[in-house]
Amino acid sequence: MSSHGELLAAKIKAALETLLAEGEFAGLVPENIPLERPKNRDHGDYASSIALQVVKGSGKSPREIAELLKRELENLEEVASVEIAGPGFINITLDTASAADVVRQILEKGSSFGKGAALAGVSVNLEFISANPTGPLHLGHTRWAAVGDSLGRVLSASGAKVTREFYINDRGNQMDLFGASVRAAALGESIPENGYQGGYINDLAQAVLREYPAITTLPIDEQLIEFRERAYKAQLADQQRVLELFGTHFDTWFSERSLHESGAVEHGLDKLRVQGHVFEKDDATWLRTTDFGDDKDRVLVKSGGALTYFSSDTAYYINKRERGFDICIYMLGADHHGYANRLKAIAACAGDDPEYNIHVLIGQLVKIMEGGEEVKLSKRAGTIITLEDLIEKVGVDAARYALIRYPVDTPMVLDVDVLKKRTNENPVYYVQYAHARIAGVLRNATELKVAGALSDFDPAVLTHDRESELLGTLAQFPRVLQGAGELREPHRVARYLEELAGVYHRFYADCRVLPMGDEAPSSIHSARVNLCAATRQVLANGLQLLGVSAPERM
RNA sequence: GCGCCUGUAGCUCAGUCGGAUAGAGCACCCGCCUUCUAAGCGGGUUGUCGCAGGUUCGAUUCCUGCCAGGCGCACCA
Repeated sequence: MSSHGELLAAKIKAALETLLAEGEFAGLVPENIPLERPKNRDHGDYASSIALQVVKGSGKSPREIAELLKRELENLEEVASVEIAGPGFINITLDTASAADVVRQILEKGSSFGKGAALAGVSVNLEFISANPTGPLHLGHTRWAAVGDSLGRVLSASGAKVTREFYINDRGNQMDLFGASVRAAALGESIPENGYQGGYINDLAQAVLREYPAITTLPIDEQLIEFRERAYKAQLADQQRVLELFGTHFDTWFSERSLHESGAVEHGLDKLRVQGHVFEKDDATWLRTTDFGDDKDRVLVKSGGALTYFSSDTAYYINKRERGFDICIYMLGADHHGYANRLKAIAACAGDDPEYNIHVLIGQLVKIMEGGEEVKLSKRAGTIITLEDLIEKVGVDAARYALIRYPVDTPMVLDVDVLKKRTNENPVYYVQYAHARIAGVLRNATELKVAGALSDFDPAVLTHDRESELLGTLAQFPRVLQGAGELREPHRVARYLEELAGVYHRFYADCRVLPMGDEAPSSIHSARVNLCAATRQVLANGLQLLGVSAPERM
């Protein structure tokens, strides 16, 4: 919450305690004082419904209590006026100069304005995408590529130490099938049953042949291994290349194989045994996840002695915790939502708090429209849309922004035709345009020699309705950012930026920033230039959190 | 059958801690560029917030049931 909000909430709380002590009324003071930025400008800069809440058993009416609080609040230097409305809402209007102080704060803090410390000292492991290295990243991965990256930025801005991690599923039958498919393509043989196909398999096959022409002379089992390993390496490198192109950087690429090779799986099993949730049945080894809300127990070691994929999951979680992560965030697609409970159960079985140490986000699926109809994805028919295709079609900024601006539990439709448009239908441009527009004004201000230094800033002259609206919106940024971090919802940042851009555009339409003609620059011009600079800074800070560029010109 | 998600304007969707007249874009109509970027701004029209109960001074928001749609319920990876 902004500093004014904190100040007012604290003041109300103190006033209530005083009134209670003086016996003005009976009751309890709530821990959190409700304080909101009213939607309606007539309701002031801040509004509180506190009087309606403490009224029960107090022996007074809400309006009477509001009246008592009003007297206290009016004494504050930062407060211009206090009105009581309706059943007992307290509407507070800030003093102009005080409201404009946010401009000074923004310009002094610069790119760090908005950041908080709610997660200071907390180490977070953010795992997302985690695709098989058996093909290009496709539409199903794009949502997390954007949202996961942005969430990482948002959590960092709340003070957390964030590690973005990509779990490479490089072990198991699928890898062998992948290798065999590439080999078959290289030799012109038919693809094995349920194997991988598509142009990229042929490309990989040709690449392997170029790299190692003698591969076909090896014994067949060695060939299969060589094809698998070389194709794996090439495909992984391709995923990494595309993600960097998309602006999504991972700190750790964690191989499932390495988990087995390092003995982490055995170690994980030992740890779970110690915790007492492992049992043997039907010649297999199980984890009793039903102790913690899963709908059935899960097999760790199959009756033949082979390890299940689930055993990797458990070992991986334990490994993460032993690497020092306090919170492990998993971002899964809706088609894997059944995993949420068992992942939480893993944490509980390992002796952790599933409400704190592990957090599973479920993202609903993304559909894509082009030419007015849904593009049906089918690997068999070869109509897979890759992340790279999407970037080529609409660009990184439009793609990232569109993917981030919706909450992940909403199924979303990406309309390629809309994302190519440069209109309000495509909000990324609306926000970026506001930034570019301000950048232009600031360039002109320098040319016209308008005093734009903070020392020339007189906050008291910003009295226009559009100005106070803009000031109020700017002041909300830290709170929005905090909420986005707490709720793991980066879309809130995008929605806020749209609102801020709208407020700025309206300000711009109504308030002339620079001197006209041969008019001499005055304090109002300086104040507005500073207001513009502050707005530009907040737009830039927000766009940075989304991984979207903030252009100087458009 | 069980579980998760969704249901808000004609369309696509916002709406954390319950608040005062439920918002935005698109679509439709009408205005605004001889001075700071019109990728913009203003005005007009649009709602049983899926349905029914409950809690509350107050419910789109919380609880229960129902209806509709999406997705899952492996000793697969």
